[in-house]
Amino acid sequence: MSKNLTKRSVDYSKWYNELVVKADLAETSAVRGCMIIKPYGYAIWEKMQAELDKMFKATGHQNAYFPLFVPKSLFEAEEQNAEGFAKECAVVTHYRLKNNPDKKGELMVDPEAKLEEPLVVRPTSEAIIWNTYKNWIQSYRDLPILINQWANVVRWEMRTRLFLRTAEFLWQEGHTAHATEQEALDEARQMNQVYADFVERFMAIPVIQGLKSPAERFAGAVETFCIEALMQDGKALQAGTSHFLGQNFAKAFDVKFATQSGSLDYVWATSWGVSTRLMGALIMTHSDDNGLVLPPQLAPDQVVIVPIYRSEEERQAVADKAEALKKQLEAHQIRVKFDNRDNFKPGFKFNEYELKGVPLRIAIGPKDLEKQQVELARRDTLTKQFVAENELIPVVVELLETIQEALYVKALAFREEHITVVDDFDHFQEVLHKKGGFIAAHWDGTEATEQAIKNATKATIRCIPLDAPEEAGSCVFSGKPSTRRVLFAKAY
RNA sequence: CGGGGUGUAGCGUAGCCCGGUUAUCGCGCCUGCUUUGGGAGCAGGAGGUCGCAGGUUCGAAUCCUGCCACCCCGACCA
Repeated sequence: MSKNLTKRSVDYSKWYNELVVKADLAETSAVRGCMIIKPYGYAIWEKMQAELDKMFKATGHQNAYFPLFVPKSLFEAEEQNAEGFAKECAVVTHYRLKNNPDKKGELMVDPEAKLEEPLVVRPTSEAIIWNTYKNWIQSYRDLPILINQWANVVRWEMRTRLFLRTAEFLWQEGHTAHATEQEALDEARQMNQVYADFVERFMAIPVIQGLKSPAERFAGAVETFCIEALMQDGKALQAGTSHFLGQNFAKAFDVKFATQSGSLDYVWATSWGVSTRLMGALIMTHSDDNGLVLPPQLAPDQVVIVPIYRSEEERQAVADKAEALKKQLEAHQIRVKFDNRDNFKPGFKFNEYELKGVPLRIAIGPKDLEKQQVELARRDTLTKQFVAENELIPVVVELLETIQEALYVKALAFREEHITVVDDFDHFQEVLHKKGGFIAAHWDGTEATEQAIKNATKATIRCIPLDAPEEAGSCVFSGKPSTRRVLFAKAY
């Protein structure tokens, strides 16, 4: 187990290999930059999906599914967007293999089977979805269209990082069409708020909502809202984005509608997404040297019961008690696992569930049966207490809530400690180098300055916080006037 | 694509510089007994194209050449 989890400059690939693979979360596959998500890890993703999906439905959205392949010509329609992704697209050019006549047992791409038009494996679905919306939208009565898709996308990055930037990843992408600019803007803001709520409440990760600078904005967007989180090593992670696309895509794909007053107008659009990158955020925010720490809301098993026994009679007696407690807990909608495997010792199991991040562990042995109690251990604090059987249910219910809250409070405290107000560039570099985290500094609003700071320090503008107060100042780099502070950080 | 590094059993590794018995050790796996309140102990056992191809040599994991894969740093990146 890596002992450097909470230090800065962590070698995360090692962390993942140690922690994630052993924790059964994921494994790198032979396919370049892709990952296998093992059952335990996928169960977490499913919890995330389920909660997000509820929130999408509650805000009036529906799910649909669009094709994986995007004809190159469609992809080209929105120039800025196409250019933004062109460098990282996987492209299908053939549709058949055949036996290699020169090498027995080997297959080759059949040169006869070349596609008329190459197919781009979607790096995102704006192109194919807007080409579809064109046929669905004629009148203001057809609006709004509020659709979400759960899918995989492929981005052939030069360099990948497990969870944070894999070549193929799972995500959801919402694509909406509206009759008015205001409605689309409201939608983009609303979904960014939904993301912030989900990440803070369920994942216990505090985020800062903000706007991206033009340089960091989504290709083809008019405005990009985002939620930014801070990892334990002081680097920032973009946890989700919501884009106000203006009429750019409608114009590119020629999506017009008849307005109520009878004129013809282009529709207003948004798109928004979060991905399996959030699982990386989860790990990098809460984990410690003993392994994962899962917030109770997302933990596939919230409570694990480990039996302790010597003889067969003891095993049976402990198992009966464990099963009974499991039923009682489950009656209160608590997810419980009773680990009755006979081929592992209790000590082994204790360590295993700490590695997996199960929030609460109950140990029951002969001594506990006698005293009508159980031993209850918290994953986040690694503390233990004895609890009388008849008080167990309320204690567990309360503790799960306490842990959820405690994780958030701890992460929030860490982040607040790592937002540093800076007014000159020497200090900027010093803070970045020695402390990390976010730097709140004035910026003159130009791309040239942002680029110059990036070149000098590797730090980028993570966001312009939505709640940033108006404050007269001068740019930390150029000295030119500025009206508010923005957040800089090194980012993943 | 540039710089650096690594490929030896399921995993992690020693050996390589300086060629020479049957390729080292740990974890894991199998069998048996004893164990079980924080990663069990003992005994026995199975498991190897030393990344691939070629070369040098009486002899190559070790030296040389080429290739491949992976990792790290950079460029790149919603």
